[in-house]
Amino acid sequence: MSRALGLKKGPWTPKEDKKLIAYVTQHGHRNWHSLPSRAVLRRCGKSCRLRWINYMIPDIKRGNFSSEEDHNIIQLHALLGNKWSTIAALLPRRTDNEIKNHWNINIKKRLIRMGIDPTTHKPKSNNNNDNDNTAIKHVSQWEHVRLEAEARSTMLGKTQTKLLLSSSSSSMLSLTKHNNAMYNICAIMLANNDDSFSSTSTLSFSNELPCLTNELKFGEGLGSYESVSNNNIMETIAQDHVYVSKLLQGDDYLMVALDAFGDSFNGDTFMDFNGNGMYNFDASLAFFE
DNA sequence: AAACAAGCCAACCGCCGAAGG
DNA sequence: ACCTTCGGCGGTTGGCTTGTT
Repeated sequence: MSRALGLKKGPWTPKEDKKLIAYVTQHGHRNWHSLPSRAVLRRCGKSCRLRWINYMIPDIKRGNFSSEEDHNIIQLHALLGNKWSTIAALLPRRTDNEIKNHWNINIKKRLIRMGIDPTTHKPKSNNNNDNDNTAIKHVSQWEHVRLEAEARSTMLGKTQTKLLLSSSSSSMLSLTKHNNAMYNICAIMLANNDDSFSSTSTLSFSNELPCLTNELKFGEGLGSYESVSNNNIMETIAQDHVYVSKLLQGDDYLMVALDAFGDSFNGDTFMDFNGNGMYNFDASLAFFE
């Protein structure tokens, strides 16, 4: 189709970039399909969109990833799987394409070298039977969290309604994105409470989530979620950790949640593989100082 | 210096879901 | 209810760069 219309493919020239920037800056990009003809570009709308998103958006960050970014990507991938757009939304100024490339080229290989399965985020075993189902598992786990968050949102009414309910709509975010990630992870943990909220629902509810305000901050590297004001976060999480420890065996949701923080769970300790070698530490101490 | 391999990344492709007619 | 269009996503690839023999 594109060839039939004489549309250009391949790398963008500086001239084309200029045209695209000039047009989008002046008119916005409400309709990518019609943009090429309006901007006098021999490209398809998709190509223009991709070029804009990945390279033209102002303030976009290019170049090497920091070790902190690497670690955050690993944590988020453990939780979300190959949801690159969602991961990108949680990493300021990085694009999904760049994160995806970085994962495939660098992080994935590094994990493999370290004997970690990049898909499951667990030490590699000889049994590969689980691998086929892992991607599906990630999706269902995330979907479970999303539904859980939505249900909670409804349950909690108007006081806490703006959660990360959509993986792609950043406009819904009112809290910081990092806080939403944290919130969802808490939702995973609490979803495993035995107390049922509704007899007709497959979801289960505990009394309440940790107070989700801007007191939660995502800081530097592992164990960086911290409580910085007087609320029940630390207490709740500390309790959850004890509670979690009891539930861990065979509990996939918790494994994912814990993987997202500690990368791999082994008994009562977490093993970190953030590139500085492997070591053990206590989860509660590591996460919340 | 040349040939080949591996690494890397920008861009394309195909699919899916939402929106609108 | 069905069809079409469009935006968005994740997987994949083509080609350039860098490293190795």
